[in-house]
Amino acid sequence: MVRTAKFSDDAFLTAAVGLIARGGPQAATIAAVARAAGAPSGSIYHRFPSRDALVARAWLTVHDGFRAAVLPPLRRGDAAGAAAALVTWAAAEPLHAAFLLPHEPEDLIGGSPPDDLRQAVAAAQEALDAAFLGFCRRAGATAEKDVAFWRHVVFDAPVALLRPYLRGGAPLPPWLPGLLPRVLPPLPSPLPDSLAC
Amino acid sequence: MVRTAKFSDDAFLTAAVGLIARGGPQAATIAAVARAAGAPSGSIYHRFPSRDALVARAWLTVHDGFRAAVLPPLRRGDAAGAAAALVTWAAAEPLHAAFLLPHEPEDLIGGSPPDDLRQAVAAAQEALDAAFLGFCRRAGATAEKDVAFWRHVVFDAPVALLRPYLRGGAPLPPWLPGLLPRVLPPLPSPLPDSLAC
DNA sequence: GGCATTCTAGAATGTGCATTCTAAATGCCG
DNA sequence: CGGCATTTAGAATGCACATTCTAGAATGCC
Repeated sequence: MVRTAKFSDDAFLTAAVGLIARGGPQAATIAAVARAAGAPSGSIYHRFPSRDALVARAWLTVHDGFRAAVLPPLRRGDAAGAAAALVTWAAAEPLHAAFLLPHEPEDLIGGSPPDDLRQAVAAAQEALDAAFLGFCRRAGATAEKDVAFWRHVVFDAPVALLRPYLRGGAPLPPWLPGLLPRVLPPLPSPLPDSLAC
Repeated sequence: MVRTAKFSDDAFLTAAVGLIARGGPQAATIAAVARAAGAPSGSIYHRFPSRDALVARAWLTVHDGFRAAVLPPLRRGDAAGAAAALVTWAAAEPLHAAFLLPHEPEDLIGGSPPDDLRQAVAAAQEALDAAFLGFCRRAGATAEKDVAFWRHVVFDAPVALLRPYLRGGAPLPPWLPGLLPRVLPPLPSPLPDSLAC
């Protein structure tokens, strides 16, 4: 190291997450990220090989936090707990939630991130999906239709509940977490511990 | 009229809907719409003043069909019926559903459609929202939280159920409509006819 | 202090796309 | 048949943005 960096990787990642949370994927232009971080646009390319790489790394960071919140209850076989954990995480990290939840990865990350990042994103998705499918298997849901039911309960219903309030990354209404149990269908009680993973 | 038109408005509107249904908002470039319709790109501008105007008119057309499906049960005070009608409409018109449901109008239509179209879009949204709020009032839901509950039941839960299958505009799995009652929370029975609108 | 290295700073380049422009073709009206 | 408004057809333009390039500045090591 010869010259100390004035801007950190994190400054750009945080700026990109905030811009996308507030303005959608196309709000994170290189110029906008640089402006938000107070840096010249060229500096970003000393840290990230491309815009796609920047956004992919931001996605990985945010998704890590999301997974850490949702995986434990899922592994315990507690679907309602996983749904609740998703909402709690979103309330605690509204910007992260507004970045991650309303967008498919392919809408955020363009066609050509570097191969290692593309694989890391796929691996992160598969890790979560594997845990979810493991839960389904232990819950006796094997038919496609039953897996779809649980996917809705654990992921899609909570995200749908949050969605109208995620735009802009504003704080969520305080009553929102309390609404989750009311919108979920009746569920069998959590699996016994013997089926935890 | 002196020369007969070889391409109709509808050809371009249909092409735009199909492209967005299959590839998202940014798939409907002027060149792509023209190619899909078999026309030169310039011809589009004899029909539509701008890309935003084209997409806005497509949105209005599709939204009309959507509203026609959902409004009657909503006016009858039948929330579960409205949710079911939404899913039935999506199954009957998968391309329209994949165009309309996963995207906010502002994600489809850029910043500057002509004023009349902007107002028409707002009016269409308000017509549906007014009917929905009327339903809420008659159902005794006045608190913001209660309105959010019904919005989830009528719109967000069905859309969330469809969402994973909408990408690409492929036909929906035949068992999907049957899953809707299983994912909705228990609801009070439909309002008596005396409260219909 | 001189120097290699890595950074900041922002201008230059190239690409993709919406929009506009020019030319040629078409078919109804008189 | 000939005039002409309207359309096809596609090339030219302009803009926004990702990426690259050039210049200069900072810092640790000798």
